[in-house]
Amino acid sequence: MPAAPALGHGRARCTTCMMRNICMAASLEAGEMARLDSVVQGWRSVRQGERLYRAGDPFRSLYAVRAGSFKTVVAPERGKETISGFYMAGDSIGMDGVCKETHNCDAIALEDSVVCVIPFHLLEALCREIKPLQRQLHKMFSAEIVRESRQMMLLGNMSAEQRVAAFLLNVSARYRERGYSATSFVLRMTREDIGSFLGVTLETVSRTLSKFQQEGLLTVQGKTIELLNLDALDAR
Amino acid sequence: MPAAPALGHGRARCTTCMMRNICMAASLEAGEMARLDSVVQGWRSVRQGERLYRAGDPFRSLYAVRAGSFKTVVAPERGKETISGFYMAGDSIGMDGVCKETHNCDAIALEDSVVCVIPFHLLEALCREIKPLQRQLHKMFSAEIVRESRQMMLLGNMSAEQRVAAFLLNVSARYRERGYSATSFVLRMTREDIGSFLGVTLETVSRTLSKFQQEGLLTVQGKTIELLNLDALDAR
DNA sequence: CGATCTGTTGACACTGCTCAATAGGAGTGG
DNA sequence: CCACTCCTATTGAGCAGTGTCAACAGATCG
Repeated sequence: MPAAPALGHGRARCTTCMMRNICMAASLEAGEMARLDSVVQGWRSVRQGERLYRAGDPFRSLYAVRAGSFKTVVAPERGKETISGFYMAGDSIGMDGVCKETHNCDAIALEDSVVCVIPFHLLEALCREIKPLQRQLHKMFSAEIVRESRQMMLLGNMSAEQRVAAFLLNVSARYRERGYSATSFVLRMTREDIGSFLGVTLETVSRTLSKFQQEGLLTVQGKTIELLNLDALDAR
Repeated sequence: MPAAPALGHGRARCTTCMMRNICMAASLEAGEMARLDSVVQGWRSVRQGERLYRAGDPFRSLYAVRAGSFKTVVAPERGKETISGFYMAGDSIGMDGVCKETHNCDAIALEDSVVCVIPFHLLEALCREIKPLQRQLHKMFSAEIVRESRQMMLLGNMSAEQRVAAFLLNVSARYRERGYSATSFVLRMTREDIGSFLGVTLETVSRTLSKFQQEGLLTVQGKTIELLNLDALDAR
């Protein structure tokens, strides 16, 4: 059956969402949050490996990750595709689509995931009424710019070891923000994904992790990581 | 004399500005453009080598480059500083400052330049009233995100030759957009700046330009470039 | 017109890529 | 539940593209 995208029709309930403090709803008062709720079209489930959207698709909505995680993949006309970001619950994706009203990358679920669908024209309308929401949206745009310029620094200047260390610390910090362990977690992406994101080969990622393990900075077992010495990683 | 920043006090006159079609005013009607004019605080001159703002400065305004050009420099706690972008007349800078209300990089004039100063809280207020302006601001944010993700692709995947070729073609296209020659121009930045932006050393930039010249793709004389074969450059 | 900054070119070293072989894990169907 | 397959990860060896260091030339600016 060529099913329509699975959309939840229950109300989004930002007010009870675990992610409300790091999501679009951050800094809104209860009444405002309810109005944001009302423009959220619903939820959409995306199975592992499925695409939430593809490069070239018309842009209509932003998506807030409610559960699960995604990677975004940019594919140039010629040349290899590259992973431009990893996103977990509480992050928003799709902002790259605004400027040409067309998505600029593929968003692929790294595990079975759920997103809130936020039609952009409704969000814009609401931002014209609710100043804190407008400010929050602008901050989210800006934060994405800053995140990317950090990544550019990483890609332009840092050694393979530094890149892997920075990546692990970044993942660690994001788990911590979300209330999970900062030192013990399971990576949802492959070595190839990590390598693509960091601008190195998957072999280099693997070797570097092994080396860090030998040096006692962490333990690796496949996708399971335990960080043993955050400071030493940071000193790379 | 510890002069206050040089602010022009004449009205900004978007309506007569050469850059109105690629700037924030793009897609506005005359009446709307006049209202944008009214929130532009004025002009500020920045001499070559001077900073428009520094990382850590409180964020208050966006800046539209009216004449001249800038580079933005990100300096991490540890490690080398990196050039994250080059901006010419018609481009806007400062959007990285919104998310933490603090500028995230230094913006340095590559030549004597003039910018329009646009206080952000006034711009936001106007965006709540003028839908096309709101949309344009969102597009500018998004375009910056897309530009950076292209740069990440370049830094992550491409060889030194490809990076230099892509850089030249990008500069070329931007001159063309602005009505200047796409094949003959003067670079305003040093080899070191280019290298930093492209994630290679200045020597590699220099060598690559020499190689392209030997192959008949272009001629170089210091900062003066003439592109002889855009297609061949693109084929790198 | 000297001092300093910027650009060019060469020689060499080293990081990280390529290619290759092997092992471990996850999912599938009998 | 096991056997099979496919995907992912690990590790090794050799090489190539860039970085590093150095010398010099050419611009630019006071």
